[in-house]
Amino acid sequence: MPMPTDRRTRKRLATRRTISFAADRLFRERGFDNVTVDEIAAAADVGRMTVFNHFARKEDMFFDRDEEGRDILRNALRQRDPAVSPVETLRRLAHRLVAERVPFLRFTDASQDFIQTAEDSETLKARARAIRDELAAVVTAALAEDAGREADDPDARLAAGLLLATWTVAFLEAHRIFRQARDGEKAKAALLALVDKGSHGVAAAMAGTPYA
Amino acid sequence: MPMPTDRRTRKRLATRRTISFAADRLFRERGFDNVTVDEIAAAADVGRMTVFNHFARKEDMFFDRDEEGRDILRNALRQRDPAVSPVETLRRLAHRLVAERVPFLRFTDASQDFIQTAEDSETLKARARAIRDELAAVVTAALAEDAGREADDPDARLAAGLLLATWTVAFLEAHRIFRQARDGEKAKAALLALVDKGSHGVAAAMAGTPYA
DNA sequence: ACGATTTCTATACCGGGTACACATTTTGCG
DNA sequence: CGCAAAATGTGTACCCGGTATAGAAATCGT
Repeated sequence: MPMPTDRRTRKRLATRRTISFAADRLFRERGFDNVTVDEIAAAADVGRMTVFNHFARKEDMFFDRDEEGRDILRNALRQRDPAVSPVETLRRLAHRLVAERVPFLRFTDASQDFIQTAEDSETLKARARAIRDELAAVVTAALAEDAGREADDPDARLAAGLLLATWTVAFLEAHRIFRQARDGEKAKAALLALVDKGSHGVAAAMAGTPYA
Repeated sequence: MPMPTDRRTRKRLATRRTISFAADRLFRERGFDNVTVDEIAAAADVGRMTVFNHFARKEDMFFDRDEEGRDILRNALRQRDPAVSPVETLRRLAHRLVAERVPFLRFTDASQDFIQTAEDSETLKARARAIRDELAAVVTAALAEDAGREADDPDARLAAGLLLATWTVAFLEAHRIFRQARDGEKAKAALLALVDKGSHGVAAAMAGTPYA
């Protein structure tokens, strides 16, 4: 991430970070729904409109790096080994990401606090669902492109929907286990077991298509 | 649905219907997001607070009969033929519902207007996602109960998640086809083809569990 | 150094939703 | 019947997220 030479964008990024930090601190302290945008603005020492200038929705201050997920999935499919099917590529990606202890899959107390904060807010759960829908659209497009089919190919939609459902269930189950047992390895094992089960099912559903 | 003898509840249901009708008409005329609760109250000739007394959320005036879906799924699993697996039971349920031209699966211009209104509103799409989550929870619980496992059995969660994803993709794809081709039979065929594909995948994923 | 562009900010507003208080209606019961 | 209790309808006032707009201040290119 290169430091921009521009003073303007440098300052802009600075205030954005200030707002983001203030918001994160308040969210963790008191829960997402018990923090108002005015309080965040005050804590960051900026005007209320400045907050909305940087973040269209209040939830965007919480889910900040949601574009990374899109890029990871897209790139994994773009750069896949032609000998490995798309579904299998994504299954292996999940294993790799868990091994690399990527954010969200770290299973430490700190990262789980973050997830717990999200689970405790109806607003954030709604936003998480919307983000998953966007991810499904990305996967659909990437799969269709990979197979040289139309962007809205029904099979691609089904595969993407099944995969997202698998990852969601696996992720939440792993979180549940970690919260209860405080055992990161156990959580990861459960996550990967569910991903493998789901991937196997998706492959079966996609038999006869280019996606399996 | 027996007519309640109670005058109180009879009146209550009457005003509820009045509100619901007024809301539906306005939603169809101008789209969900272009109708305010005040306008609905005025159209139904009741106070604003009365509206919120009957419908906790504005979206609830649109998605009214969402409890029926829950009951249908629960009952289908409770009364299933022991010789037919849960997943196969639900696959056959889908076929039966389509054949019975149940609401939502009628594929007539009128019912598709309803769906289109929902598709055109970000608010309603969000609510639809939430309802699907609740349905997944119901299916999870019903599957687990059927198998005599704990209510939060991870396999049941995965099966429910995969099934809901399948139905959602199939439903939306059928809607898309109907909107484009105005051919109800073609839409139904596409829906059932995707349900069959998805169900086959779920069965594969659930191999070795009581759900397949 | 100056005009154009961008960022920040205040003010005013909209709309969904809640809290609360109060009137009215209905019901159950002595 | 008559009356207390419970439930329903409704007005008022408020909170909060989000938008529109217009102006002030900082930054940039030349």
